[in-house]
Amino acid sequence: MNSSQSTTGSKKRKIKAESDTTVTNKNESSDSEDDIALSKRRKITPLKKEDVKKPLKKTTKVKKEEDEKPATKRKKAPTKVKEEKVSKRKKKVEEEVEVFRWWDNEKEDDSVKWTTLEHQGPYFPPEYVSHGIKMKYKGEPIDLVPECEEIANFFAQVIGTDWAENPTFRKNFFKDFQKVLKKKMPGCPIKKFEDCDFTPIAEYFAEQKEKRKAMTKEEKEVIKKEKQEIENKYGWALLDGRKEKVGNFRIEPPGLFRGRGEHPKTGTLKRRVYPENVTINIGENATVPPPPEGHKWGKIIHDNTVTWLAMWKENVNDSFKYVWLAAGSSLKGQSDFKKFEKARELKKHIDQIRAEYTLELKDKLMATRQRATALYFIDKLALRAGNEKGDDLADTVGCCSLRYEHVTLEPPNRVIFDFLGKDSIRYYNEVEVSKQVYKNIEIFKRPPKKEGDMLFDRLNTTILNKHLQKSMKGLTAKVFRTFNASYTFQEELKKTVKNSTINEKLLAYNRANRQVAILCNHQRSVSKNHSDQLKRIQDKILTSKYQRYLVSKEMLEIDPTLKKKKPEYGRLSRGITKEFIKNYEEKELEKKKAKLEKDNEKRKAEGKELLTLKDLEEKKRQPTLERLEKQYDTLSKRIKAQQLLLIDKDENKTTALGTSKINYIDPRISAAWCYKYNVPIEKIFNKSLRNKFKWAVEVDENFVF
DNA sequence: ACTGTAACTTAGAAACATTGGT
DNA sequence: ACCAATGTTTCTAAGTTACAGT
Repeated sequence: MNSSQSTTGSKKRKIKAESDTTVTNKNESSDSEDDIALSKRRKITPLKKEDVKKPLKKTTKVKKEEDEKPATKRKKAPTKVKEEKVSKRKKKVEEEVEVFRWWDNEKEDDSVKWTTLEHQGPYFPPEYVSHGIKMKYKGEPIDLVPECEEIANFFAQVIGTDWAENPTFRKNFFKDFQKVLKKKMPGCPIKKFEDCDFTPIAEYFAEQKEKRKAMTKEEKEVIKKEKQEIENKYGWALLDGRKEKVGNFRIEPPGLFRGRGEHPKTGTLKRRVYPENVTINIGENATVPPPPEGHKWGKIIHDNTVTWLAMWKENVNDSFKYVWLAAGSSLKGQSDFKKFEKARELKKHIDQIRAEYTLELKDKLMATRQRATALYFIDKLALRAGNEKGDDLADTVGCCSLRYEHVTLEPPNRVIFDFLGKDSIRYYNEVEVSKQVYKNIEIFKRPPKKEGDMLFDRLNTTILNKHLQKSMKGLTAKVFRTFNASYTFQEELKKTVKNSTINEKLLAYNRANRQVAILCNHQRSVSKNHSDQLKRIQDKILTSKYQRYLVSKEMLEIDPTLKKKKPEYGRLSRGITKEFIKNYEEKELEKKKAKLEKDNEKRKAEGKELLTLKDLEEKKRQPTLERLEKQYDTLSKRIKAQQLLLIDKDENKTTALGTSKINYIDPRISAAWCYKYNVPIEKIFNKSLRNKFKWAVEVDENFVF
C-alpha cells in the first residue's frame, strides 16, 4: 500500500558520532536580546508562575476575531439566500465570545476534568438509501437487498485504487460480504469474488460525482447551510458553563476498514454504529440528548475524571472510539501545556540520565545493558517506545520491539536501521555509534539469535518506563521525543539571521522545522506529479550545464591551452544525450526564429530592411575570453542554485512538517522567535494553530524551552 | 510478570478551500 | 480567468501509557 516507501525510502541520514555523548551543557545558553529597544518589544503578559496569582477573573470577554475570509468573497452573493446567510453570519461573529484563560491559573490536580458537562451527543450518518443499481455476477445483473447493496457499494468506491487490487483487502471484504449475503439473501448465487463485477455501481458513483460538481451555486449553498446547521448543533459542548468546540462529533460511517501497511484485517467490513452501541458521558444534571428516533443509548454515565463525551466499540479491531473536544479546547490545551512542561523538566535531568545510561552500556547484567542501549537510541534518534503487538495487526516496530533483522552492523562503528514504524512508515537510518553501543548490538545479535528474534529480549516498554520514573516523576519514553524535538528546534532556530528579510527568516524557521521532522521521521507520500516537477528542474539543470559546455568550448577555441588548467572545459556532463542536444538546438532555433520574426515586424514598421537568421549569426560579435569566463561562472552558480532547489524540493516532498509543528515543538519557542525577530505570528501559525496554542503565544521573546 | 481494558496523543491520507502564476 | 499548486481541515488509524485483575 505504501508504495512510496519501497521505492524512494533510502535517503541516507547521518548523525554525529560519539562526540555528543559527552553531554555539553547547551541548555542554559539563553542568549537574550538586550539590544532591542523596549519600545520595539511587543507588550505581552509573561507566563511566569509568580505572575499567576490573579485568580479573580477566570474568563475575559474579547471580541472574536473577524472572519478572515476576504470581503470580496461575500460581496459575490447574488441570491437572496446568500444575502440572508451572510448577515446572519456577521451577527454571529460580532457576538462576544468568552475565552477561558486557564493558563492564568494553573491547577495542580487535574484528575477531575469538569464539574458540569452538557452536549448534544454524537451525530449519526444518515441511514442507507438504496439506489437500485445492480452489480453483475458472472455477467448477469443481480438484485441485492439494501443491506447487501450497501456493502457492494463499499467495494465499488474503492475500484481504481490500490485497495481494490490488494489480495488481503479483497479476501477480507468478500468474506464479510458473503456473511451478510448468506444471512440477508439465503440462496444468493454469489460464491466467488472473481465473478463479481461492481463496475456498474462504480460508474453510477462517478456519474453522481460529476453531477455534484456541476451543481449550481445555489444548490451548493443549500448543502453548505445544512452542514453548518449540523455543526452549530452538535459541534459545541458546555463544559463548566463554557462553550467549547467538539472535535469529532460524527459517528464514523460504515465502510471497509483501510488498515495501513500490510494490515491483516484490511478490507474487513466496518459495521454501522447505532445509538445502542454508544455510551454517553454527560453531567449528572444535564439533559441527556435524545437518541435518533426509535433508538436508545447503550449507556449513560457521568464520569468527570475523563474528557470524552461519547464512546463506542468498533468491530474490526475491537478498540474504542471516542468523541472528544477539539484541539483548541481548554482540556486539550491544558494537557498540551502539561506535556511541554514535562519535556522541559526532562532538561533538568537529562545530563544525569545520559551519564547513567552511558555507564550502564557496560553493565554486566544483560537486561541493564539492553535497557541502556535502547534508551541511547530513544534519546539520540527519537525512536518511539515500541510496544509489542499482536499478529492481527500490521507488523511494525519501535525501539523496544526491534528485531534481529531491523538492525545491521557495518564495521567499524556503523549501525543501519531499516524497519517499518508507526503507520508502516519506513525508518531507514545509517548511524555512527559509540564503540560500546556497537559492541552491545553485536552481543545482542549473537547466535543462536536469528531473524525474527527480539533484539532486546530482556526489555519491554513497561520495564523501560518503570526505570525512567526513577530518574524523574512522570518520565516515559515518549517524553524524549518531545524533548529532543523541541530542543533541536530551539537550537536550529539560532541560525536565523537577525537583519535578514522576513522571507529569509521564514526559510530559517522552516529549515529548523524540517530538521525536527527528519529527526522524528515524519513522512508524507509523494504526490503523483512530483516526478514531473523534479524532471522539469532537472531539465533546467541539464540545459544550464549544456550551455556552460558550449561556453567552455568557445573558450577552448580561443585558447586551447586552457584545457590543461581546467580539464572540465569541453567536457559534457553525464545525462546530456544526443537527443537532449538535438532537442535543445531545436528549441533554441525556434526561439531565435520567433525573436527574428518579432524584430522584423518592428523593422518593417520602421521601414528598415528585414533580417535573416544568417544576418544574426554574422552580427554576433566575437566574445572575449573574459566575457566567456563570466558567463561560465554565472552558469555554474545557476546550476548550483537549481541543484539546491532540487534537493530542497525533494526533501520537502517526502518530509511532513505539520506533525512536529502540531505535536512536538513547544509553541512557545515559535512565539518567542516571532517576537525576537519581528515576524508576525500569522506567518507561522495559521488560524487553527493560533487557536490551539493560544495559551502559548503570550510568552515573551526571552522564553527558553 | 502477564494480559486485557481504557483513555488519551500522534499520524498520514483524503477531501476540501484558497492562492498565485500564466 | 483559469487551473494547478499549495494550504487547511477532516477523518480515522495507530501509537503510548496507566492501571486493574490474575
